[in-house]
Amino acid sequence: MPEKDSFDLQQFLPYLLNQAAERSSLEFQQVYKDRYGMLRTEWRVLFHLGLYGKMTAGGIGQSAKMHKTKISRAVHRLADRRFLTRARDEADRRVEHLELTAQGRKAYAELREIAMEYDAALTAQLTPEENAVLRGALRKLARISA
Amino acid sequence: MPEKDSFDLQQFLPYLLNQAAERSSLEFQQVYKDRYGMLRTEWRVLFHLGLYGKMTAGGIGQSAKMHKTKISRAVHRLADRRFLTRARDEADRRVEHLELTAQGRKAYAELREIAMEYDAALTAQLTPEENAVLRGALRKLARISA
DNA sequence: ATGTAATAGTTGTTTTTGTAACTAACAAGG
DNA sequence: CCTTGTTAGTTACAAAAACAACTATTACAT
Repeated sequence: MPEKDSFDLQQFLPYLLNQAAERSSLEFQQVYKDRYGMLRTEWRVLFHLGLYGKMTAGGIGQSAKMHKTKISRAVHRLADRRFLTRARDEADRRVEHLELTAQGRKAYAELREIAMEYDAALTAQLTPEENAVLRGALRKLARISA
Repeated sequence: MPEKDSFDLQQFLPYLLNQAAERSSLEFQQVYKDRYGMLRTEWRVLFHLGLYGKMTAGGIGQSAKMHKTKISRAVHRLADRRFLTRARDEADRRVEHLELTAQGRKAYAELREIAMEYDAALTAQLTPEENAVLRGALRKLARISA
């Protein structure tokens, strides 16, 4: 494939980011998909609840930068499968507090283990310097504060 | 948001990659979407043809790691809008050679300009070291050779 | 009070994607 | 030649995502 002009697609950051993100997402997706028939939206909700405890749909949306309709549907599916419970806030009856059930926590614990192993496998492909710089740079680009 | 266990979602590489990729894709997408009503699959095809000249659908698929059905549909839409022409290979009548029209090349040139500016804006958010290491690491993770 | 706006979340409809099955053309062994 | 297998690309159908319009509730200014 001869290059014809000065632009290099393989160095174009959005393109590179997508290639890397797609590859790693797809590989990790196999786990929660095969194991629990879960979608990416669903594991994201599950992980937020598993990690931070009780949250509202809106809170998850802010943190995960997911649209509220995606969350609404993911919450529905997770509730159907008894992975979480929903409780209306009595002070403000618009908001719902979501919380994992025992079953949900079990799934989370299991997936978290696998996530950590998978992350370690990715990490192992890079040098320590690359790992540190990579994560920092990604956070800047994603504008994640903490 | 108090942390409850040792796992850190904000450091989990597939998650970080997705956040960064989504953000940058979305921003750049506005350009080709607003300007040409183009989808991401379409600009990828356009960029490949603009950059490498005549290619087949299969060749683009290999390089962009896109499924052939996505390419097939993107090529259709681009052909409908007269951005590219399709020519059967006479030696092997299964393959089609795709090539940008004048109009396609014009769109490519314009989008390439914007892509370079956008890449420069992203690059400016990072230190030179971060830029070098980031791109290298992403290529490793995406398993892009060259 | 009461009309207007804002917020939390849901639902409906349209696009886009994923998956699998398909057609057409070639290749290679008997 | 014919069967069997492979490859390029398309099409059909199902799953998921995007987008807009909606309900219910609260906030807030008159």
